[in-house]
Amino acid sequence: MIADDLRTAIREALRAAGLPEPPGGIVLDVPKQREHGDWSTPAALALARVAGRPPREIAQRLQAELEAAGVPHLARVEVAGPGHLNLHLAPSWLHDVLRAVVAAGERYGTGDALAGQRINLEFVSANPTGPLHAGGGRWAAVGDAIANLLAAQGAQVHREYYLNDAGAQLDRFRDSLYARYRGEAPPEDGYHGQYLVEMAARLRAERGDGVTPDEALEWGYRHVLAGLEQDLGRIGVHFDTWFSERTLHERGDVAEVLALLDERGVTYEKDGAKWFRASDFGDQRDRVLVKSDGATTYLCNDIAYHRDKFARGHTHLIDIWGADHHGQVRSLQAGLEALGYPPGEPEVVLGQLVRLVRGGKEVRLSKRTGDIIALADILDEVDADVTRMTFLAQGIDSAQTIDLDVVTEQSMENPVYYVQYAHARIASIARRAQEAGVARRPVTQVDLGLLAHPREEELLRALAVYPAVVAEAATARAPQKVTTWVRDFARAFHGFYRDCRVLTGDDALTQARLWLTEACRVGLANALGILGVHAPEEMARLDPQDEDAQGPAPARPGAAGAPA
RNA sequence: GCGCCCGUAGCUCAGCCGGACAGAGCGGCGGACUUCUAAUCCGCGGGUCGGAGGUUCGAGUCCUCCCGGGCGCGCCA
Repeated sequence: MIADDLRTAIREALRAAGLPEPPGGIVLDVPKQREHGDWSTPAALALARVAGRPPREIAQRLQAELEAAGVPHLARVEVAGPGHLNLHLAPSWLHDVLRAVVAAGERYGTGDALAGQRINLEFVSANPTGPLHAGGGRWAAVGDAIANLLAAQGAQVHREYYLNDAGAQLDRFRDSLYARYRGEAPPEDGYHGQYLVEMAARLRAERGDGVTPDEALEWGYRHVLAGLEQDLGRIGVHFDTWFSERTLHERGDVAEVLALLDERGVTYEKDGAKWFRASDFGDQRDRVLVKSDGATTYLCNDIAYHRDKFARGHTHLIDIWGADHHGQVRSLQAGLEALGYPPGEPEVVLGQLVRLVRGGKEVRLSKRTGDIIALADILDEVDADVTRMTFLAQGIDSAQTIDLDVVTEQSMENPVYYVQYAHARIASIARRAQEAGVARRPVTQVDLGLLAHPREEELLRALAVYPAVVAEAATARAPQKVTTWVRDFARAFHGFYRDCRVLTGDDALTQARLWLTEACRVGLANALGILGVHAPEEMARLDPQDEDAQGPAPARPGAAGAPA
């Protein structure tokens, strides 16, 4: 990649000038303003302190070295402002970008930074006591996209869903379902949601009378599980493993972990319970592993669970949790460290919660109290791509507010269509070319120098940066960086489409632009692939009538003054 | 009280490891379809980057404090 070549060139220029590398390494930026060159480095500014010389003087030394070095594509180096080194490249570098994109195809934007790693990524893991609620969709979309990002960096990624199917909550679920089955109200601390009424009715319809509480539980649990899998499948999320907590108990994993911790001398008895010296491992205080009633705690089971993930051969564990669980991170990490695993495992990605608003008021969600907005409810009204893109448009460090009225009623305005339309336009051009009998000649026989329009350069610049965007997004566990890129790229493409006709009477220009659009297709499709959003070949024409219906009312008999 | 996260344009949000005049979408105003799908494009207007200090040649980005908001601080899961 050109950035690597330039970095190398700068490194050599530094050596030739007898200067050390800047403390933070050699930074290469794409300047916000075109006049500041194709690439820019603040290396001289960073070096001023250590070298004890004015930044501009250092910049001038580097400028001279770079100009003398004959770096490919490098046309001009200028020293600007306080000591920025601006690199102006010949247009030929963009042609290399195009060739690199089409040569790599589906692999364009991938890297090998995580090659050899086997990463276990656990996400969603909502309790199997009811349908997945709308907020859970955020973790599904984010987790799946992060999995795609890690895979794009060469990791072998295992998607996992943890089913808490062994604790007291399943008892409550059983009792609640059974109560509904008998036409009674659920227990005070049970699940009061309407969905259990419906589930109970179905249970009765399928099994009739005489179902025992435990039979109701098994039936209901399987029913819920199938629902979860189906809902997640609707937004394109599939798990490699649905891990049952029951396994840990049945197999004796939990007992084994307790024995191991005892062996390491990090447990003690107090008040009839068994405690873990978590505070010795950075936790705020010690934690209970076995309650005085003999049952193990959630933490204890979770330590056993994560130990199993390592036992299955994963080299790194990542959990995506809602921010309401952030208090448990240290305890779990302490437990694994006590067992001898590296500090910081599992890595926990905390996501802030989703707020749902309808009719201008916040909708509180709880399976226990009953008011649920299920992911499925949203998917019944909104395209799965819109749903995913909505969840992936924002960083997970901030709480997301989703206005159900906006999402469901104005989905046409969602940016996902803007992006998909760009892809459809590319596909449409390809179809038109085929109809006209125009085929792309080998790229080596095409004069890419004809791609000199600012719009064309803008597209190639965006494509050039794409691999770095993916790498950053993977490192930061931040899929919204890809969303941002894809929107910017779509904007650039729409501008190009408007200003530069691809299929023209000029054969050489047509060839060059066909290759450019092919490169755009590759970049767009790859980015959408990471987001898990479809890249359609065509999009239905919007009916102008529908458009009007959304806007100011057209003249209609009797419509004047009528309430909306 | 302690911990984590957030506070950027009227609204919803981008802004990497600090770099050169702060961005997008929506909304507002005004333009562009005999041309590869106008779910598009172009232009205009709109910001004390919550506040105060500090570090730095340089801070929306780092540090401290304050204000405002969200979420946690169980022998619950």
